[in-house]
Amino acid sequence: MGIVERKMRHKEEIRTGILEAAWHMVITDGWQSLSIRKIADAIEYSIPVIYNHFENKEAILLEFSKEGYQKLALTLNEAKKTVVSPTAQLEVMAVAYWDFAFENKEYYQLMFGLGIPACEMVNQVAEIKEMTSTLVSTIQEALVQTGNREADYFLKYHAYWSILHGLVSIQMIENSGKTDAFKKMILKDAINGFCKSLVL
Amino acid sequence: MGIVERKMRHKEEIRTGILEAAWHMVITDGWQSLSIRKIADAIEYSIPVIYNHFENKEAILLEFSKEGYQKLALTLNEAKKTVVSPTAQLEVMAVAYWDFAFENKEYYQLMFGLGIPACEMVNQVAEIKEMTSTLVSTIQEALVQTGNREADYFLKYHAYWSILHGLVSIQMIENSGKTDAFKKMILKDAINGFCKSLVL
DNA sequence: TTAATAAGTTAACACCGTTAGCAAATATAA
DNA sequence: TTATATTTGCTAACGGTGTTAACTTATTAA
Repeated sequence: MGIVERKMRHKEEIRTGILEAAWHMVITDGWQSLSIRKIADAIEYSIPVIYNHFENKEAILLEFSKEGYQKLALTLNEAKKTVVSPTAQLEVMAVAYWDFAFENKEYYQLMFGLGIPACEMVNQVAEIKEMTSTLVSTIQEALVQTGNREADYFLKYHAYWSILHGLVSIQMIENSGKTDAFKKMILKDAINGFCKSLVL
Repeated sequence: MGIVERKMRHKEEIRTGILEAAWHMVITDGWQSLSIRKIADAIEYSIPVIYNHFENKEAILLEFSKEGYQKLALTLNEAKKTVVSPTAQLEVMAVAYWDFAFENKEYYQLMFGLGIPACEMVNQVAEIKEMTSTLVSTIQEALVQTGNREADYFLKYHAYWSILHGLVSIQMIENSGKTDAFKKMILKDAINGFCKSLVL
């Protein structure tokens, strides 16, 4: 007599119902507008029912974040399989990573906290140009000095800034037990590699 | 008779009062907990007064974001002055950028939308390790293949991931008019440079 | 002194996450 | 089968949030 099974199945149905409703809201209106109340409305249950399945709103978001990391891991593994040489693997994995991010913006933004209001109006902020112009000019000077007239300065500027921002934000969210000195070694090494890529 | 001047001064006082109160709240409790009501309470004016100076809450955050970019621009410019060689400048600017980010976490998080709840619990997410292990192993294989036993794989893995994440997030928030093909060229070029740095 | 303008207030609207307390349906034990 | 216990779900509230309409009180100009 699968009574207990039926109950568990029912409970699971509600759980997936919550996640499906939540996800639908996330992809239509962005995860900023996700609300417990609207989920309750969508699944046609009262609000406290949701708290029987998830401790709080954050737990629901974390669920999607985990899903995102799993999907990304899968994507990277599949990309890796397509070639044998490790450096070639690093290349196809990079493209796969990139494609994943833009084909699953909602996941990626959730995983790394992008897509915040203050972050969306970055385009209209003139103050950014003041900063980037310093970067651009230095890159240009470096290219001139190293005699590399082949390289696209705009391309290199983006790479430079991205390396910096990437290192900082990964380090900020990761909070690993590494020392500051070690963290800075990562930075120095990466910049060193970048500067070498300017020379050729 | 500087009556109009006095009034303007008074108005300006309120405006800076709002910003000071807001900033105090940001650095003490994080910018997530910034609230119009609490600002009003702090400056001892009623709530609608704030809306005479800022269109909405977002506008206040944007103000700080702008400030952050200005401060960063200043920091980078000053760092640049300390050395003459462009590549050396790129190095000191990188360190300056890094230091700015960690000495002004509130600014940096505001500027790039980090510090979100879902992003803070990244450490406790086992699913991340599943992904990073793929990256780590490939890096290790690449180092073995290129015969580079000097390089620290952990260091290189961080650099690799950071380049990817940095490129993606800068691209996501920047939303420049560049074509997808051009954006991907930036990616390819950066990864190429990284792979070269593995060889030596 | 009176009319017009500016400054600042109260009070509400429409949301939000979260939880205490209660009712009804179900399952277990006598 | 009846009585007790437990799960399940509900209503209603608490304490927040951003934002705005409507009103009152100063201040200025005529």
